[in-house]
Amino acid sequence: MLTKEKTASASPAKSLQVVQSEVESSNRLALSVDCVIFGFDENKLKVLLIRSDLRKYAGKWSLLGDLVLPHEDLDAAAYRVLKQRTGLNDVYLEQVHTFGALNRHPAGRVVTVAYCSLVNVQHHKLNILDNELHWHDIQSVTDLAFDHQQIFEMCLRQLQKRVQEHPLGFNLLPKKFSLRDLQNLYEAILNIKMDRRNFRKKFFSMDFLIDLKEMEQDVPHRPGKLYRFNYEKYEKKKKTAVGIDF
Amino acid sequence: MLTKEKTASASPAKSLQVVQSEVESSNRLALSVDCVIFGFDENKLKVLLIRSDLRKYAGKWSLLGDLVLPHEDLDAAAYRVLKQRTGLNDVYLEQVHTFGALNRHPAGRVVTVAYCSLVNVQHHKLNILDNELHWHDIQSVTDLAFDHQQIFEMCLRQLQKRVQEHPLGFNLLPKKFSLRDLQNLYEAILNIKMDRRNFRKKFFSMDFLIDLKEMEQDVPHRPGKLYRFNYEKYEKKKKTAVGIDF
DNA sequence: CCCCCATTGTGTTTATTTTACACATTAAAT
DNA sequence: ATTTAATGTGTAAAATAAACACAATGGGGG
Repeated sequence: MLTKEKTASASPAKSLQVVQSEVESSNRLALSVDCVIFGFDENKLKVLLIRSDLRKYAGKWSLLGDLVLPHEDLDAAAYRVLKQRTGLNDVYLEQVHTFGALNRHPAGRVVTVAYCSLVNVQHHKLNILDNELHWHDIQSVTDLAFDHQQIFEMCLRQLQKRVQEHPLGFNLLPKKFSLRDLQNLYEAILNIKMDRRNFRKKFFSMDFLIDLKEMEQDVPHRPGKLYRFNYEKYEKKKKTAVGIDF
Repeated sequence: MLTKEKTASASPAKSLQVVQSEVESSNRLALSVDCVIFGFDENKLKVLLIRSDLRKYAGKWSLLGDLVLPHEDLDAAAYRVLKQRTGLNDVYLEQVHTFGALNRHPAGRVVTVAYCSLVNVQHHKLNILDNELHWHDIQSVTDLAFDHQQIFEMCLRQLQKRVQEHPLGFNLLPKKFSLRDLQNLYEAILNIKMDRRNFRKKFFSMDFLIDLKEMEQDVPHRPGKLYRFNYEKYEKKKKTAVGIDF
């Protein structure tokens, strides 16, 4: 068993057969992780998808996932999938929800733990060698394989909520960014328009942006200042607010 | 396997042996649910715990859980545990997080899905027949068996957050309650004191409370009005607020 | 070199929400 | 009738959020 599952992780394209032998023959249970990997490029929120390797879902896109190895922590499995697919190490990763509907996988009982991940698209563009692995505009994501549409939507909603409570968004931006970049990011994630002046005021008043004394380059208009996020300062004074707000 | 797991669910006290045979012999994986069941009584927030049946954790308290059956949905398993232990059917139940540390269960690899549940203590007081099943003041909960302390704390934090965003608290109260009851509940969950007048104003302005035109009975002072929560009205105009707030 | 363009950078006013705070009212108990 | 321990109510001040307009900058084109 152990060997087979390791094989599965080494060559994900074969995972169906492994799952089948693992699960179907004996009412047994398999555990997987699926990562909803978000990126931000050309002012659009993107998600990384791979072509499904199951005949049942031929042509459909699916999330990046793999079986959890017998002696592997859940988070470690998610990090492994991420590393395999993007080459990235230090990425934001958060468990979101576990999906265990009986019929969610055609090969048998596979319970999957969904993770939401945020990566900087610039940092790993070169690692997407596989032709069947692509960034998709989130607006265009429909009809994914398995229950992945449901998983994707839950992770997106979670991201939308989280990004308003914690400064996660910076994980999607390059280290240096302009306030316009930041606003574009929020508008893309939340799918709304915001007032530029109030947005600015909001972020400056939080006092977590460090002015890098640099300017944007190669823009066909007045260049904006560049900033980086002050994680240290944020860590020191995290929110502890209480207030009822249905 | 199937038979053994069914046995486990019927007599939870034997679950260790089952898990052991299920997991230890063959690097196999077991999946369980654990419920953090909250109640509210005597103006204190309570959690329902059972004495651990494992020698390793002799004397310690643990959450209510069980293995997920082979053909059972995750939520269904959590509902089953709840029904078994409290006799209650229609209770608030929400998945919170999945815990899969390698060493979390002494018998082998047991991944557990944690659920948070809110019940009305009045409605099922009589079902706690088992002597080893008790409501504990949340302040006094320390050193639970397994990783249950960690699970409990995560569920409590989640409850504290959720209760400020959605009207979950009403699940912990009787159908008829006074505003003082409601405030006591919030103060117990959030572990803070609130201004009585502002609390009142807040809830009245939301306009989700229905005045029952009844008064408290048997209080040694001016009795307060009784209300019930208007779930229908709330459902119609749920929150869709956006706003950045680190 | 000058003008045009697109976008940045900035401040004020108004409305809304939150906080702080005090006194009259009620029913039960004595 | 008085005491007691709560309930019920309003207002002013402070903080936050929303709406809104114009000057400044650098690039591009003539």
